[in-house]
Amino acid sequence: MQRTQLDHTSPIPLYYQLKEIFKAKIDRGEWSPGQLIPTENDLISFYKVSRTTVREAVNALVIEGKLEKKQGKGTTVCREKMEEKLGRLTGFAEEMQSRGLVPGARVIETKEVVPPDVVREKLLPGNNETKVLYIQRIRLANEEPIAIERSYWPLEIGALFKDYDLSTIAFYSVLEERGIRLRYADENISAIATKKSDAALLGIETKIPLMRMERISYSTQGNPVEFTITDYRSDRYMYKVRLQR
Amino acid sequence: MQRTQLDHTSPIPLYYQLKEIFKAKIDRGEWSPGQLIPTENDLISFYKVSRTTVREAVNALVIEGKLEKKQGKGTTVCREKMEEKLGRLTGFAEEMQSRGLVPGARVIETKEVVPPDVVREKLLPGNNETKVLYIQRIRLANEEPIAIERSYWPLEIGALFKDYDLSTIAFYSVLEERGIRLRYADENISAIATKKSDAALLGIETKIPLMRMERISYSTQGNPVEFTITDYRSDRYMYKVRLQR
DNA sequence: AAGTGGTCTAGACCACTTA
DNA sequence: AAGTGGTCTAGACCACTTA
Repeated sequence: MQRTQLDHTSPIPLYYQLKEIFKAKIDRGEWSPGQLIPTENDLISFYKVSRTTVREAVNALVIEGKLEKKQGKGTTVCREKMEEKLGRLTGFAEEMQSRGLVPGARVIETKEVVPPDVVREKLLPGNNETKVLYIQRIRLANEEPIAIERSYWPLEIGALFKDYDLSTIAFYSVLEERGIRLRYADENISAIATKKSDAALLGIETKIPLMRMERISYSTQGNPVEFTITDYRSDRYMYKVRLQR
Repeated sequence: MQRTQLDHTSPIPLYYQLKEIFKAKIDRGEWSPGQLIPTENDLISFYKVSRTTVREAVNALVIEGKLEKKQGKGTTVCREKMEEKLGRLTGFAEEMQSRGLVPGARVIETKEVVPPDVVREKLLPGNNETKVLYIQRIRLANEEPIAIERSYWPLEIGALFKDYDLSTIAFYSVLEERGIRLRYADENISAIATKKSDAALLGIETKIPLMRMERISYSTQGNPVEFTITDYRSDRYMYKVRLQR
């Protein structure tokens, strides 16, 4: 086919032209998934280029995950790869909904407090004596207790919540409505033994440990927005994350 | 320096040896961030290798994000990106080193097994009766037991490990040496109660729960490479991750 | 034994940057 | 004009897979 030939007069590198030709063949299905593509020697003589050029084109597609090479066997077209859903920053409600569960909350306590040192350091770097808003809730999925959530918010952030029902509020949605957009959050995850009081709140036995998630969220301006400690029952909850190499 | 010279008799490719030498120079700060490294011609005459070999080594580090090339100007060491440190796919050894600890391992058991259904489904989708390599180790940080690691590998992957000491091996480095590059891993994290036998292996009391991390890693071709369950003592280990909104 | 991709050499001409 | 990395050639020997 004329249109799949190389243009030696073009300023576009030959290996790049070749790579695009190969990619088109894959997309059109001319080279189909699982099938062996022509050998390096075939490609060299057909396109009249050197081995280096063929290998540069093929290797670029290997890095893109479209081709797979096996020494001694040959090069095959990769079977389609699974979708990549990344570890996104979401709230409890959003997460439960994505798992097909109905999220809920039962409020235990709300008050302004002088935060523990470890919280103040992260949430109010610089400031010393300021109070913060403290909210303790039981988080529910399909009416069942799943976690104990203790969150700390700078007062100017907490003020945004005062017109909302804390048993149904989705904090992150309220923040976005008010123009505070989250950029990222750092999380520390560990396991802890279950205290009798927490076991009672969750309706479990103390022999079931808790998974503790500490989260500090930052706005797009780089300011800390929230410090939250959530203790999940390990018999009902698993934390999922995808890591990139 | 003698130890940074190439071994032409080794079965390890020259470009890979060169890449490791360059990486060490970057880590030691001999080549510092923002600084130009020697030109291709300098490297060719110093190491007595061809241009192809130098370029293969340098390009591998460009892909890893450690070096940056600019036509006409030269090649520089990338300035460190803070955000890349968290949420990256790393092995235990790499992670402990980044925390300033000396990683180690004590091998408990190695054998070929028919994997549990849950492992087979993930590691060998499609296949039914195949065996896999099973390795159980105690992971150490500064000689202290930190976790129990149980890993399953397809036999063709496991075969790559047979010339290595399992008490010092860094699996991911070996895979990369053999041309298997990891793209991402899915992890499930939960808390579990500590069994007496596991408490004994780790030298802790059963009242300290374990943090369980299940990891499935995938290669750039999209094939499952590893299924590993690691149970960490919760009094010595915390899992850190950064989430993006 | 034959065929595959993996590694490596020595050399050439080019585009881009800086002096 | 001189120096940098970018592209490309022709060839060699090797390790691995399959017949």
